[in-house]
Amino acid sequence: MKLARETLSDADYEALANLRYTLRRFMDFSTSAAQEEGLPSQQHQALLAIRGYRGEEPMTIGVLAEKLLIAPHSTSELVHRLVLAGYVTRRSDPADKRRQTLELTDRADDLLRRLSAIHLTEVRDMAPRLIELLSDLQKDR
Amino acid sequence: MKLARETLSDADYEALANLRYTLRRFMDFSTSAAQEEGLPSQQHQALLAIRGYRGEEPMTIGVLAEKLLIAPHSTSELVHRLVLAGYVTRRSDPADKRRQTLELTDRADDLLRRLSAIHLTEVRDMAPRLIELLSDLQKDR
DNA sequence: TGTTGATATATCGTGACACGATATAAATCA
DNA sequence: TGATTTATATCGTGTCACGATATATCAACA
Repeated sequence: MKLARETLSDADYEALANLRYTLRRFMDFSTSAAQEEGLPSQQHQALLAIRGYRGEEPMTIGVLAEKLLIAPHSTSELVHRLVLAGYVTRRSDPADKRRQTLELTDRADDLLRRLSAIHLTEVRDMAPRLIELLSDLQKDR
Repeated sequence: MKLARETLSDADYEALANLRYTLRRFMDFSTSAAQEEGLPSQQHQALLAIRGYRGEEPMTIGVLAEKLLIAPHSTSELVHRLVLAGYVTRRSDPADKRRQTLELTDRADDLLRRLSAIHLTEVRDMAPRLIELLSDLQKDR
């Protein structure tokens, strides 16, 4: 079993704080970009999770909950908001009527394409800095 | 000026979704760890930002706001909760009485040491996977 | 020096979102 | 078939950030 050191250096705290700061800047960029399109950040992440999903099973509330790491009943509420906003269609799965299969609307697809394009650019911009921070944290000082 | 491609491949969406999923898992780990200590995640991040700060200026509400990427008045509320919980002391800066200088209490320092130790372990565990995802996204396909 | 504008922080009302507790319907199993 | 599990939904609650606004202090300058 791997033991955590008892003492942490100032540099350790600084490195962790810098990592968080970098992650926050990305999240802040992302949230702002989505807000400019009138889309709350969680709804954006839900759309991306649906669009980027490559599983065997159909995309359902339960699968989405796993991807978003939130409870199924919270996902149900989130999907409800997405359906109201016209971004997702929800249909009872004939193979298992308890399940609701989810699909993006054309409008959501357009919106997500725009957002994903600028996100790709931003990620590529941020990646080198983030990789360096992570590499530094790998070292045991 | 750099143009975003008009079309995005399924693989692009998948890569972005996977990146988000990895980041969410880290945030979920972090939030859970803090919650187990009875500390809301934002308060944890505030403590880390204060502890990891290496600036010339003293740590104040305004500086903390910059680090957390939230508005100063939101930071004021957050610090208020931290003071109530006994994690931070707030003092009027003699050099500029508008400013409030912030310091961690011993209790916060202990708590943050425990949390940071397990975070270091978790970051080191997550880093290789994250670096790979980021490297993949660097490629223009 | 007194006035004016900028800066730093605080307060209050509002909205998004996740959760716990609970409910219902459908599937599965004994 | 009855009991249990699974999938989703609903309702009330708490956290947290924000916009609008307020107050105190500092800075610039006529």
